[in-house]
Amino acid sequence: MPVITLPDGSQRSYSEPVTVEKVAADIGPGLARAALAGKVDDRLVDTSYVIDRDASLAIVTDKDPQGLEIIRHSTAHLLAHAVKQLYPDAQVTIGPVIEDGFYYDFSYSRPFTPEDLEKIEARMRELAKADHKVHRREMPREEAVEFFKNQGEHYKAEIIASIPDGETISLYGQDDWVDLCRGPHVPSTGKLRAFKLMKIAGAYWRGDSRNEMLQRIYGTAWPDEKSLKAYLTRLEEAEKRDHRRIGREQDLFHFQEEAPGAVFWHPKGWTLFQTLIAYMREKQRAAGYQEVNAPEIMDAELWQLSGHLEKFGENMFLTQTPDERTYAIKPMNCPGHIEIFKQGLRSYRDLPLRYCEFGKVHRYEPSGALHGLMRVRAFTQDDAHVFITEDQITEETVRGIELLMSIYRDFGFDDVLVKFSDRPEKRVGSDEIWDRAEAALEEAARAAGIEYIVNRGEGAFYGPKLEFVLKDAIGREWQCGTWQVDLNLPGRLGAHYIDAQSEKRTPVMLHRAIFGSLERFIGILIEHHAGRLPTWLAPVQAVVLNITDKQADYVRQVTQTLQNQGLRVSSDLRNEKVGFKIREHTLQRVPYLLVAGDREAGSNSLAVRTRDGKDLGAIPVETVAAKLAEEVASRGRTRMEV
RNA sequence: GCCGGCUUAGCACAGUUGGUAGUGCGCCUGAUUUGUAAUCAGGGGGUCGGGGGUUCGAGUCCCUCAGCCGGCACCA
Repeated sequence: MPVITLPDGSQRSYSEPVTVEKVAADIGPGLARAALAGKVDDRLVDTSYVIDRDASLAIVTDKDPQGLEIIRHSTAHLLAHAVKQLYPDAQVTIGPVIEDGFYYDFSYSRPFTPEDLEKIEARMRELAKADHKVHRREMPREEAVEFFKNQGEHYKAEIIASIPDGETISLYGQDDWVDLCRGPHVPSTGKLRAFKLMKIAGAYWRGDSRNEMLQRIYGTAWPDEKSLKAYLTRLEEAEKRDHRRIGREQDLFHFQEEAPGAVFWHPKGWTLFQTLIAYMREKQRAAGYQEVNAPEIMDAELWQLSGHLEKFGENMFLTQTPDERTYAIKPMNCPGHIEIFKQGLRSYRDLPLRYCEFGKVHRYEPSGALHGLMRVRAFTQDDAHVFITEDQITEETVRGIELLMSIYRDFGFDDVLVKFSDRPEKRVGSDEIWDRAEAALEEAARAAGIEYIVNRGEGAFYGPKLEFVLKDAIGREWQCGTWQVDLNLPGRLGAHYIDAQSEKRTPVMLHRAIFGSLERFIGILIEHHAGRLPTWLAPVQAVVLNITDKQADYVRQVTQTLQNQGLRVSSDLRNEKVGFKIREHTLQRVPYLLVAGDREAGSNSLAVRTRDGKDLGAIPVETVAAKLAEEVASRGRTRMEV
C-alpha cells in the first residue's frame, strides 16, 4: 500500500506497487510524456522503477538539470549503440556526461574519421526516431563479467571486475544492444531529440599515458533544437574571442615555427605587457617588496643542489658552452633569489625580506601542451620570494593574499577559486617537514579567511601551495596566482639568518606569483574582454582623426597635447573618408575615437565616439584629456562616457 | 610525448578523376578632400610548410621531418 508524496506535498495512495511512469500518467498525460526519470526519496531512478513502499517522488523532466544530464547520458548510450551497429568489432569502454555534453571512448582497430562521425550521427538519428524502449536489468557480477567477455567486450568486463562488492550491477538495453551502466536512463530513445557529434580525439584508457589510446567521440545533447542551436552559437562567439586570433587582428604578438612556444611581442602587445609590469611594480613597492634580478643561465651544479635537475629536469633547457660547462636556463627564479639572500649575514631583524622579480623563465613543455599565450615555453613571472621565520608564515600569508585579491579586483576578477595542493609523489624533504609545511599553510589559509578545495598530490616538489584560479567572462578557469610554503630549498642551498639568541637558523621561504605568467595573464585578459581592453590597459587609448587635410595641423597638435599628458594616443591623417577610419579603429577596439573637423578645430574641441558606437558629442580638448586621465587612473571605475 | 586533422599571397579561403595556380580583403599607384562601421580605377604579389620518392608530368599520390589546430597525458 505505498503512499507517494509529491513535491507539492500532495499524496497519492496505491493498493499495490506502482511504477514511476504510472504515477506520472496518473498526474497527467503531459507529464507522462515529459517524464525522463524519477527521484524516489532523493534517489534518481528510471521511470520503470517500481515503488513498493511509502516514498517521496519527483518526476524528472528536461526542465531539471538532472533531466538534462540523463538526456546526455542516454545520448552517449545512443552513440555507443550506433557505433556497435556500424562497427561491431569496436569495443565500448566508458561514456560519461561532461559539461555541455558527453563522450564515449571506444577501442577500435583504426581511428574513426570525420566521415565515420557523419555515419554514426545519421545512425543515431535513425535509432532515436525508432523510439526503442530502454530497459534495465540486474545481474550477478560473475555472470555480468562472463556476459561481456562473451561479447568480446574486455574493457567492460574489466570495469565490472573493479566495481566494489555489494554494489548492484545493472545493464541497460535498447533494441539489439546492451551496456553496463548505473543509470538512470530515458524511457525510450525517442526522448533524444537534439544532439550533435562534435569531434574525435585520442584518450588514454583510464587516463594513464602508459595505457592504450582509445578513440574518444565527443558529442553534445540538449532538450530541444533551440538550446542546441544556442550552444553552437555560443561556441562560435567563444571562437571570436580567441586570444590567438585577436592577437593577430590587433597586431599584438605572433608565434613562428622557429620558436615554438615563445612569443614575438609587437609594439602594441609589448605596451600592454609593460603596462602590467608598471602596475605590478607600483603595487609591490607599496607592499614592501624589493625588486631584484638574477641570471637567466647558471651552472647546472646549482640546479643539482636545489633538486631542480632531478625533480624538474625533463622540463629544463640545458646548454653546453665552449668552455665545456653545462648551464641550465632557469625554469624558476627561486634559487637566484636564495643566492641573493645568502650574500652577507642576515639577521632575524631583516625578516620578512621580500624579493620580487619579473623573471623570464624557460620550461621545455611537451609539444602537445602548447597553446597560444596560455601555455608557452618561455614566459615572464611576476615572481616573489619572501624570507621569514616559521612563526611569521600566517601573518605574511594573510598580507600576501590580501594584496593578491586586491589586484585581481582591479582587473575585474571577483570570482577566484582557490586550490590547496599538497605533497606530490616527486618531492624533496622528509615527511616530517611536509607535515609542518602543510599544517602551516592550512592554518595561514584559515587565518586569511579563504575557502579552498584540496588538490591531492599537486604541490610543488619543494612545498605545498595555494593556487588561485580566475574565471573569465565565459566561465573558463585559468590558474594564475600561487602561494607556496617552502621548508626545503633555503636549507638545501645553505641560506641562514641569525636569530635573537645569536643562533644560526634556516629561513622559511614563501614563493608567490599573482599574474602567474604575464603571457598567460594577457591571454586571459584578451579573452575575458573579447579584445576590448579597458582604457587603462589598451595599447592605444584613443585615435585622433581628421576629416580633410585642412585639419591635419590641428590633429597633430591635439595628439601631441594628449600624448604629453601620458596618454597613449595616435593620429590617423590618411586621405580616407571618416567612415572608413572609424570602421578601422572600431574593429581595432580603440576605446575612443576623437574626430576633428572644421567645427572642432574652430572651437578647440573633439567629437568623441566610443568603440561601441556611442556618440558623446563635441567636448573641449582639455576636458577630454582630464576625463581620459581620470578613467586611466581609476582603472575604469570612472568612465569618460558617464 | 600520444591519437586525429590541417599547412596554397600579409589575412580569410577556392583549386574538379595528377596536365606547370585563383577569389575577396589588405598592400602599392593614381584620382577623389570626404562629418561617424568599407570612395573609385589600375597594379604588383605565391620556391603551394621543409626534404625525399612515384610519374613524361605532383598543390593534388606515397614516405619523412616540422609547425599549428582539437583532444589525451602533463602544467603557470
